[in-house]
Amino acid sequence: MNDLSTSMNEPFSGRVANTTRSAEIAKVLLVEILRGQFRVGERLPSERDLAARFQSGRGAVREALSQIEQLRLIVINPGGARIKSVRDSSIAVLGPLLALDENPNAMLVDQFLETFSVLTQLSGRRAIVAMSVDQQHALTKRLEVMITSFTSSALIHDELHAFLESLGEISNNLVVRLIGNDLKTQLFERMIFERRKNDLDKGPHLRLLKGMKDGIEKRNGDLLSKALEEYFEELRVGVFQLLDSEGDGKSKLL
Amino acid sequence: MNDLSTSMNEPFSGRVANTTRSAEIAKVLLVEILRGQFRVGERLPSERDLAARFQSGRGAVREALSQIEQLRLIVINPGGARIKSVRDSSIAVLGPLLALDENPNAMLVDQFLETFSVLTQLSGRRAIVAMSVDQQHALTKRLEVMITSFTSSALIHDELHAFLESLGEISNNLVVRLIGNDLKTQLFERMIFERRKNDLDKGPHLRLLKGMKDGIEKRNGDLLSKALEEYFEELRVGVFQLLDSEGDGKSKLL
DNA sequence: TGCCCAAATTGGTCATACCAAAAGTGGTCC
DNA sequence: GGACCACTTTTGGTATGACCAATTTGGGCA
Repeated sequence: MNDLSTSMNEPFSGRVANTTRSAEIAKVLLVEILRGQFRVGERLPSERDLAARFQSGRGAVREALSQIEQLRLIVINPGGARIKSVRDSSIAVLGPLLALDENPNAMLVDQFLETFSVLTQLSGRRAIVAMSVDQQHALTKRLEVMITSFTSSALIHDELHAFLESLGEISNNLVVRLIGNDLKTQLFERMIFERRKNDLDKGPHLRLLKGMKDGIEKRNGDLLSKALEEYFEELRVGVFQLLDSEGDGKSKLL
Repeated sequence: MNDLSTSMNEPFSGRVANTTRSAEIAKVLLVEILRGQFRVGERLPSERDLAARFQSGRGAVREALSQIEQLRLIVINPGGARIKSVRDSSIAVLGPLLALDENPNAMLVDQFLETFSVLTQLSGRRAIVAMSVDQQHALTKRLEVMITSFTSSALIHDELHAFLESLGEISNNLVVRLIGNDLKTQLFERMIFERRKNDLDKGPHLRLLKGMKDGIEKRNGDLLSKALEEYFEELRVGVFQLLDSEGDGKSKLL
């Protein structure tokens, strides 16, 4: 249970870290905290001890702890840094939480998709009422192109993503956008979408595209929302089954 | 445009800072960035310059910049720290964003409430399907008590908040919970709810309580969601009118 | 004019030192 | 024996100074 933080200390390669020492330390400590190696309320080792353990300066350790504190996983005050409950922390821990095991927790991914679905629906509804007629036509056209020139599932995925981005842009809800930023950075750092690309066949995609086209043409938020909801629903089922079968029954509830 | 960071340097009072130097610096820089005093892509002053400006050590400045970088408002590289777009940052900037002016931006608060509404509805729906019969009875009873012993609007607000917390607890969606944590900490730091307490009369509250009771008794997620949606809708209207009239027409779009 | 190299700048990191607040320790008093 | 209090140690908060590596900058050369 000592340093050996990462495999960074390759003796031969002159490879530069490309990441700061504090980020490395924060990552290691973060994983240890999320794995529950400290009880809530327990004191973290002192900065000096941590510096000794990681063979680094106290400044680097302080920066690392400061970052973890921003996640609301610990509170630092004179006397020591104490562990807080993951349940009270920031959404920014979602990424590290998903990356704890080689296979991301199926239930957590499911909850993520469910939440993402709801926020996307909100974006869509707002976009419906906010879009200009020009935008309406442009969006419709894009959907038509996607529907007709429907080739591979992977290709459509990128276009679909871009389309949803456009909806978010039009909807103009900064709060949703910021939350979306967090969720995406949490997931894109780890790679979970890759395996998703090929999971769904054309059916759900086509239904989604047509449903969105219908909703946008009629300026009907309910239609658009419903199409998104059903798409994400199918996506969730597929992803959950995949992950749940991979995961060896460990449903590490938090 | 110099130091005078806060009014902390009161000459007489022996008042301790109660906050770290890095947090102060981060706060000042954060406000300057959010106010748009730096263009996107522009370089921030060097750590040494900032240390000189704030009359502090470089370590404190580094911690502050590290915190701001976690918000994804800047990127720090050898050569300098560069400004990024607020639109790509973290939800954690919402609080500072709302606190920029003495009166929080009406549109932003409205977007917040809209988002919060959607997430709360999701929590409610999940809770409906997840709750045990015991929980169902307990929740119903709590609502009945709140409905009958309905006194002041302010009092009911706290109980209502606790009730929604319970729903979130039962719904057991960690992602939503974490997002909720962020949203709450963003808003509770600043005080916006205070003025809200007295804005709504009994009508909306009663409708919400009865609607939730109906939905929970019948295990009908749609009913519960609808009650929440309508409540937040009325809340949004009231808050928006209040803030929009206070704000002197400055709809600082981001 | 455009390319290239050297100098200055900048972040990354460490070591050391000092202070104030908290935590831990032990003794005293009831 | 237990509660309270003063003292010592530990711990975070901060500043200074120094060195390295990478970037940026600016000037000189082709």
